[in-house]
Amino acid sequence: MTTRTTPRTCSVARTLEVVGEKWSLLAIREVFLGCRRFEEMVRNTGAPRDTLAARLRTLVEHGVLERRQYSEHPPRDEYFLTDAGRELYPLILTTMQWGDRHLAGEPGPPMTLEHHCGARLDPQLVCSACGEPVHAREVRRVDPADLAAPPATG
Amino acid sequence: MTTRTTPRTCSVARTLEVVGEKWSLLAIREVFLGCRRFEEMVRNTGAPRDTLAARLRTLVEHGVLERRQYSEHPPRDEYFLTDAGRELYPLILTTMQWGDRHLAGEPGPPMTLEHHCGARLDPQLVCSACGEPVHAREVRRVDPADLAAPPATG
DNA sequence: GGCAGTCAGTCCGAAAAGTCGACTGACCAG
DNA sequence: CTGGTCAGTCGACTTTTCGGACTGACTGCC
Repeated sequence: MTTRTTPRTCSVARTLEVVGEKWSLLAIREVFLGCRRFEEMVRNTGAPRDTLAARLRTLVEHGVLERRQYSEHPPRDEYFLTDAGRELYPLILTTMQWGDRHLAGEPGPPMTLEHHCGARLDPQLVCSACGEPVHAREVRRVDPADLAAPPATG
Repeated sequence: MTTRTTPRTCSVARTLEVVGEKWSLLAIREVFLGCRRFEEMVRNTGAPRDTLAARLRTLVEHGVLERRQYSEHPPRDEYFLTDAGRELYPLILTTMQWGDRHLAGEPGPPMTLEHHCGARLDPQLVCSACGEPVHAREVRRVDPADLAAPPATG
Protein backbone atom coordinates (compact mmCIF):
# COMPACT_ATOMS: atom_id res chain seq x y z
CA MET A 1 0.00 0.00 0.00
CA THR A 2 2.63 2.56 0.99
CA THR A 3 5.35 0.72 -0.83
CA ARG A 4 7.74 3.31 -2.03
CA THR A 5 8.31 3.61 -5.73
CA THR A 6 10.76 6.48 -5.73
CA PRO A 7 13.99 6.71 -3.79
CA ARG A 8 13.90 8.44 -0.45
CA THR A 9 14.42 12.16 -0.45
CA CYS A 10 17.27 12.63 1.92
CA SER A 11 20.00 15.04 2.84
CA VAL A 12 22.54 12.24 2.98
CA ALA A 13 21.93 11.51 -0.68
CA ARG A 14 22.09 15.16 -1.58
CA THR A 15 25.34 15.69 0.23
CA LEU A 16 26.83 12.69 -1.50
CA GLU A 17 25.94 14.22 -4.83
CA VAL A 18 28.30 17.04 -3.96
CA VAL A 19 31.13 15.50 -1.97
CA GLY A 20 30.45 11.80 -2.28
CA GLU A 21 32.97 10.91 -4.88
CA LYS A 22 36.25 9.43 -3.91
CA TRP A 23 38.55 12.31 -4.72
CA SER A 24 36.24 15.13 -3.69
CA LEU A 25 36.59 14.64 0.00
CA LEU A 26 40.31 14.07 -0.28
CA ALA A 27 40.68 17.35 -2.13
CA ILE A 28 38.77 19.06 0.64
CA ARG A 29 40.93 17.36 3.22
CA GLU A 30 43.94 18.83 1.47
CA VAL A 31 42.55 22.31 1.64
CA PHE A 32 41.90 21.88 5.34
CA LEU A 33 45.50 20.76 5.70
CA GLY A 34 46.69 23.90 4.00
CA CYS A 35 47.30 22.66 0.47
CA ARG A 36 45.56 24.96 -1.92
CA ARG A 37 47.24 24.30 -5.22
CA PHE A 38 46.50 21.85 -7.91
CA GLU A 39 49.93 20.24 -8.14
CA GLU A 40 50.11 19.76 -4.44
CA MET A 41 46.71 18.12 -4.35
CA VAL A 42 47.64 15.81 -7.17
CA ARG A 43 50.71 14.69 -5.26
CA ASN A 44 49.07 14.37 -1.88
CA THR A 45 45.93 12.60 -2.96
CA GLY A 46 47.20 10.46 -5.80
CA ALA A 47 44.20 11.42 -7.90
CA PRO A 48 44.47 11.48 -11.68
CA ARG A 49 44.95 15.08 -12.76
CA ASP A 50 41.95 14.86 -14.98
CA THR A 51 39.63 13.60 -12.33
CA LEU A 52 40.89 16.04 -9.75
CA ALA A 53 40.36 18.93 -12.12
CA ALA A 54 36.80 17.78 -12.70
CA ARG A 55 36.11 17.39 -8.98
CA LEU A 56 37.50 20.79 -8.14
CA ARG A 57 35.30 22.28 -10.81
CA THR A 58 32.16 20.73 -9.39
CA LEU A 59 33.13 21.65 -5.85
CA VAL A 60 33.51 25.24 -6.95
CA GLU A 61 30.20 25.05 -8.78
CA HIS A 62 28.50 23.78 -5.66
CA GLY A 63 29.97 26.52 -3.55
CA VAL A 64 32.21 24.35 -1.42
CA LEU A 65 35.47 25.75 -2.72
CA GLU A 66 36.38 29.11 -4.10
CA ARG A 67 39.04 29.80 -6.67
CA ARG A 68 41.32 32.78 -6.32
CA GLN A 69 43.98 33.88 -8.71
CA TYR A 70 47.38 34.37 -7.18
CA SER A 71 49.29 34.94 -10.39
CA GLU A 72 48.05 36.73 -13.43
CA HIS A 73 50.47 36.12 -16.17
CA PRO A 74 50.68 32.49 -16.06
CA PRO A 75 47.14 32.36 -14.76
CA ARG A 76 47.39 30.45 -11.50
CA ASP A 77 44.68 29.81 -8.98
CA GLU A 78 44.42 28.60 -5.45
CA TYR A 79 41.45 26.90 -3.87
CA PHE A 80 39.93 28.10 -0.64
CA LEU A 81 37.06 26.85 1.44
CA THR A 82 33.85 28.81 1.41
CA ASP A 83 31.74 28.99 4.54
CA ALA A 84 29.84 25.96 3.36
CA GLY A 85 33.14 24.19 2.74
CA ARG A 86 34.41 25.01 6.17
CA GLU A 87 31.33 23.38 7.60
CA LEU A 88 32.50 20.13 6.12
CA TYR A 89 35.12 19.95 8.83
CA PRO A 90 32.98 17.76 11.09
CA LEU A 91 32.46 15.42 8.19
CA ILE A 92 36.18 15.13 7.54
CA LEU A 93 36.91 14.66 11.21
CA THR A 94 34.23 12.07 11.68
CA THR A 95 35.44 10.18 8.64
CA MET A 96 39.00 10.30 9.87
CA GLN A 97 38.02 9.13 13.31
CA TRP A 98 36.24 6.09 11.99
CA GLY A 99 39.29 5.17 9.96
CA ASP A 100 41.53 5.73 12.96
CA ARG A 101 39.41 3.39 14.99
CA HIS A 102 38.70 0.65 12.51
CA LEU A 103 41.28 0.75 9.77
CA ALA A 104 44.51 1.78 11.45
CA GLY A 105 46.48 -1.38 12.01
CA GLU A 106 49.51 -1.87 14.16
CA PRO A 107 51.15 1.51 13.66
CA GLY A 108 48.02 3.34 14.78
CA PRO A 109 46.49 6.45 13.25
CA PRO A 110 48.69 8.04 10.62
CA MET A 111 47.84 11.57 11.68
CA THR A 112 47.34 13.08 15.08
CA LEU A 113 45.45 16.26 15.77
CA GLU A 114 45.53 18.42 18.83
CA HIS A 115 42.76 20.66 20.04
CA HIS A 116 43.62 24.14 21.28
CA CYS A 117 42.69 22.98 24.76
CA GLY A 118 45.87 20.96 24.69
CA ALA A 119 44.37 17.49 24.42
CA ARG A 120 44.80 15.05 21.60
CA LEU A 121 41.67 15.63 19.55
CA ASP A 122 39.01 13.01 20.02
CA PRO A 123 35.86 14.42 18.53
CA GLN A 124 32.48 13.40 19.78
CA LEU A 125 29.04 14.05 18.40
CA VAL A 126 26.64 15.43 20.96
CA CYS A 127 23.11 16.73 20.98
CA SER A 128 23.41 20.48 21.05
CA ALA A 129 20.32 20.71 23.22
CA CYS A 130 21.25 18.43 26.08
CA GLY A 131 24.95 17.97 25.44
CA GLU A 132 24.84 14.20 25.57
CA PRO A 133 26.55 11.96 23.05
CA VAL A 134 24.24 10.90 20.25
CA HIS A 135 23.52 7.21 19.78
CA ALA A 136 21.34 5.75 17.09
CA ARG A 137 19.10 4.07 19.65
CA GLU A 138 18.22 7.36 21.23
CA VAL A 139 17.14 9.06 18.06
CA ARG A 140 13.67 8.91 16.54
CA ARG A 141 12.29 10.05 13.25
CA VAL A 142 9.50 12.53 13.54
CA ASP A 143 8.87 13.53 9.98
CA PRO A 144 5.40 13.01 8.63
CA ALA A 145 6.25 14.45 5.25
CA ASP A 146 8.12 11.57 3.72
CA LEU A 147 4.96 9.91 2.54
CA ALA A 148 3.55 13.01 0.96
CA ALA A 149 6.62 13.86 -1.04
CA PRO A 150 5.33 16.11 -3.81
CA PRO A 151 6.99 15.47 -7.15
CA ALA A 152 7.32 19.17 -7.83
CA THR A 153 11.06 19.64 -8.19
CA GLY A 154 14.12 17.55 -7.55
CA MET B 1 63.76 17.12 -1.73
CA THR B 2 60.76 17.01 0.59
CA THR B 3 58.32 16.98 -2.26
CA ARG B 4 55.94 14.17 -1.69
CA THR B 5 55.94 11.45 -4.27
CA THR B 6 53.35 9.14 -2.77
CA PRO B 7 49.84 10.04 -1.67
CA ARG B 8 49.31 10.91 1.94
CA THR B 9 48.57 8.03 4.26
CA CYS B 10 45.36 9.05 5.88
CA SER B 11 42.38 7.65 7.69
CA VAL B 12 40.02 9.70 5.57
CA ALA B 13 41.26 7.93 2.46
CA ARG B 14 41.04 4.56 4.14
CA THR B 15 37.51 5.13 5.31
CA LEU B 16 36.50 6.20 1.83
CA GLU B 17 37.82 2.92 0.48
CA VAL B 18 35.18 1.21 2.59
CA VAL B 19 32.17 3.50 2.62
CA GLY B 20 33.12 6.17 0.12
CA GLU B 21 31.05 5.03 -2.75
CA LYS B 22 27.74 6.59 -3.46
CA TRP B 23 25.47 3.66 -2.69
CA SER B 24 27.42 2.32 0.25
CA LEU B 25 26.53 5.09 2.60
CA LEU B 26 22.93 5.13 1.43
CA ALA B 27 22.66 1.43 2.13
CA ILE B 28 24.00 2.03 5.60
CA ARG B 29 21.56 4.87 6.06
CA GLU B 30 18.77 2.44 5.24
CA VAL B 31 19.91 -0.01 7.84
CA PHE B 32 19.99 2.76 10.42
CA LEU B 33 16.45 3.62 9.37
CA GLY B 34 15.39 0.07 9.93
CA CYS B 35 15.41 -1.33 6.41
CA ARG B 36 17.37 -4.52 6.42
CA ARG B 37 16.29 -6.24 3.26
CA PHE B 38 17.60 -6.07 -0.22
CA GLU B 39 14.37 -5.20 -1.98
CA GLU B 40 13.62 -2.45 0.43
CA MET B 41 17.05 -0.95 -0.01
CA VAL B 42 16.73 -1.07 -3.77
CA ARG B 43 13.47 0.83 -3.57
CA ASN B 44 14.56 3.36 -1.00
CA THR B 45 17.93 4.20 -2.43
CA GLY B 46 17.27 3.91 -6.14
CA ALA B 47 20.51 2.02 -6.60
CA PRO B 48 20.87 -0.46 -9.45
CA ARG B 49 20.35 -3.92 -7.99
CA ASP B 50 23.66 -5.02 -9.33
CA THR B 51 25.61 -2.25 -7.76
CA LEU B 52 23.81 -2.51 -4.46
CA ALA B 53 24.50 -6.22 -4.28
CA ALA B 54 28.18 -5.51 -4.87
CA ARG B 55 28.28 -2.77 -2.24
CA LEU B 56 26.57 -4.89 0.37
CA ARG B 57 29.07 -7.62 -0.29
CA THR B 58 32.03 -5.34 0.28
CA LEU B 59 30.44 -3.80 3.36
CA VAL B 60 30.03 -7.27 4.81
CA GLU B 61 33.60 -8.12 3.87
CA HIS B 62 34.84 -5.03 5.65
CA GLY B 63 32.89 -5.83 8.76
CA VAL B 64 30.47 -2.94 8.56
CA LEU B 65 27.39 -5.04 7.97
CA GLU B 66 26.50 -8.55 8.96
CA ARG B 67 24.26 -10.88 7.05
CA ARG B 68 21.77 -13.04 8.87
CA GLN B 69 19.45 -15.58 7.37
CA TYR B 70 15.81 -15.16 8.28
CA SER B 71 14.41 -17.77 5.94
CA GLU B 72 16.02 -21.00 5.03
CA HIS B 73 14.13 -22.43 2.20
CA PRO B 74 14.09 -19.65 -0.13
CA PRO B 75 17.38 -18.51 1.34
CA ARG B 76 16.75 -14.97 2.49
CA ASP B 77 19.05 -12.70 4.41
CA GLU B 78 18.84 -9.49 6.30
CA TYR B 79 21.60 -7.01 6.87
CA PHE B 80 22.52 -5.74 10.30
CA LEU B 81 25.07 -3.28 11.51
CA THR B 82 28.11 -4.58 13.30
CA ASP B 83 29.69 -2.56 16.08
CA ALA B 84 31.93 -0.92 13.53
CA GLY B 85 28.91 -0.17 11.40
CA ARG B 86 27.04 1.35 14.28
CA GLU B 87 29.95 3.69 14.79
CA LEU B 88 29.23 5.15 11.39
CA TYR B 89 26.22 6.87 12.86
CA PRO B 90 28.09 10.11 13.48
CA LEU B 91 29.22 10.05 9.87
CA ILE B 92 25.67 9.63 8.61
CA LEU B 93 24.38 12.33 10.91
CA THR B 94 27.11 14.76 10.02
CA THR B 95 26.52 14.14 6.33
CA MET B 96 22.82 14.64 6.75
CA GLN B 97 23.30 17.81 8.72
CA TRP B 98 25.44 19.38 6.04
CA GLY B 99 22.82 18.59 3.44
CA ASP B 100 20.10 19.96 5.68
CA ARG B 101 22.00 23.19 6.00
CA HIS B 102 23.26 23.69 2.51
CA LEU B 103 21.17 21.70 0.11
CA ALA B 104 17.66 21.83 1.51
CA GLY B 105 15.83 24.47 -0.44
CA GLU B 106 12.52 26.05 0.35
CA PRO B 107 10.78 23.06 1.90
CA GLY B 108 13.55 22.58 4.43
CA PRO B 109 15.14 19.32 5.55
CA PRO B 110 13.30 16.27 4.27
CA MET B 111 13.74 14.32 7.47
CA THR B 112 13.59 15.41 11.06
CA LEU B 113 15.13 13.56 13.95
CA GLU B 114 14.42 13.88 17.60
CA HIS B 115 16.80 13.13 20.42
CA HIS B 116 15.55 11.25 23.45
CA CYS B 117 15.97 14.43 25.44
CA GLY B 118 12.97 15.71 23.53
CA ALA B 119 14.69 18.27 21.36
CA ARG B 120 14.89 18.28 17.60
CA LEU B 121 18.27 16.69 16.97
CA ASP B 122 20.97 19.15 16.06
CA PRO B 123 24.22 17.29 16.38
CA GLN B 124 27.42 19.09 17.19
CA LEU B 125 30.99 17.91 17.14
CA VAL B 126 32.85 18.67 20.33
CA CYS B 127 36.26 17.91 21.77
CA SER B 128 35.72 15.09 24.18
CA ALA B 129 38.39 16.50 26.48
CA CYS B 130 37.14 20.04 26.96
CA GLY B 131 33.64 19.72 25.58
CA GLU B 132 33.96 22.69 23.27
CA PRO B 133 32.82 22.66 19.65
CA VAL B 134 35.61 21.81 17.26
CA HIS B 135 36.61 24.33 14.64
CA ALA B 136 39.30 23.84 12.04
CA ARG B 137 41.20 26.89 13.24
CA GLU B 138 41.59 25.48 16.69
CA VAL B 139 43.07 22.19 15.62
CA ARG B 140 46.76 21.56 14.97
CA ARG B 141 48.57 18.65 13.48
CA VAL B 142 51.11 17.10 15.77
CA ASP B 143 52.33 14.12 13.82
CA PRO B 144 56.06 14.10 13.40
CA ALA B 145 56.55 12.32 10.11
CA ASP B 146 54.49 14.36 7.78
CA LEU B 147 55.69 17.87 8.50
CA ALA B 148 57.50 17.91 5.21
CA ALA B 149 54.78 19.13 2.92
CA PRO B 150 52.81 22.15 4.07
CA PRO B 151 54.36 25.59 4.33
CA ALA B 152 53.66 27.72 7.36
CA THR B 153 50.04 28.60 7.78
CA GLY B 154 48.95 32.15 7.35
C1' DG C 1 -3.75 -26.47 -10.32
C1' DG C 2 -2.82 -21.96 -12.22
C1' DC C 3 -1.76 -17.17 -11.93
C1' DA C 4 0.23 -13.32 -9.66
C1' DG C 5 3.40 -11.39 -6.64
C1' DT C 6 7.63 -11.15 -3.42
C1' DC C 7 12.35 -11.65 -2.65
C1' DA C 8 17.39 -11.70 -3.52
C1' DG C 9 19.92 -11.81 -6.52
C1' DT C 10 22.57 -12.60 -11.40
C1' DC C 11 23.42 -11.63 -16.40
C1' DC C 12 23.83 -8.71 -20.26
C1' DG C 13 24.97 -4.93 -23.49
C1' DA C 14 25.30 0.02 -23.69
C1' DA C 15 26.84 4.13 -21.74
C1' DA C 16 29.38 6.77 -18.57
C1' DA C 17 33.26 7.53 -15.74
C1' DG C 18 37.87 6.90 -14.36
C1' DT C 19 42.82 6.24 -15.39
C1' DC C 20 47.36 6.92 -17.52
C1' DG C 21 50.71 9.15 -20.05
C1' DA C 22 51.73 12.68 -23.05
C1' DC C 23 51.10 17.36 -24.29
C1' DT C 24 50.37 22.67 -23.98
C1' DG C 25 51.72 27.24 -22.81
C1' DA C 26 53.31 30.57 -19.80
C1' DC C 27 56.76 31.44 -16.82
C1' DC C 28 61.58 31.14 -14.14
C1' DA C 29 66.51 29.83 -13.15
C1' DG C 30 71.00 28.87 -14.83
C1' DC D 1 68.94 26.96 -24.70
C1' DT D 2 67.80 23.40 -21.43
C1' DG D 3 65.23 21.95 -17.72
C1' DG D 4 61.81 22.59 -14.23
C1' DT D 5 57.16 24.24 -12.12
C1' DC D 6 52.40 24.87 -12.59
C1' DA D 7 47.49 24.05 -14.02
C1' DG D 8 45.48 22.04 -16.61
C1' DT D 9 43.70 19.45 -21.38
C1' DC D 10 43.70 15.57 -24.79
C1' DG D 11 43.20 10.94 -26.49
C1' DA D 12 43.24 6.10 -25.82
C1' DC D 13 42.12 2.59 -22.95
C1' DT D 14 39.94 0.22 -19.03
C1' DT D 15 36.65 -0.15 -15.45
C1' DT D 16 32.31 0.77 -13.45
C1' DT D 17 27.68 1.77 -13.53
C1' DC D 18 23.20 1.49 -15.30
C1' DG D 19 18.64 -0.48 -16.62
C1' DG D 20 16.08 -4.10 -17.87
C1' DA D 21 15.32 -8.86 -18.27
C1' DC D 22 15.82 -13.19 -16.15
C1' DT D 23 16.16 -17.08 -12.43
C1' DG D 24 14.46 -19.87 -8.75
C1' DA D 25 12.26 -20.64 -4.62
C1' DC D 26 8.70 -19.58 -2.35
C1' DT D 27 3.54 -17.44 -0.64
C1' DG D 28 -1.39 -16.20 -1.37
C1' DC D 29 -5.55 -16.66 -3.64
C1' DC D 30 -9.36 -18.93 -5.67
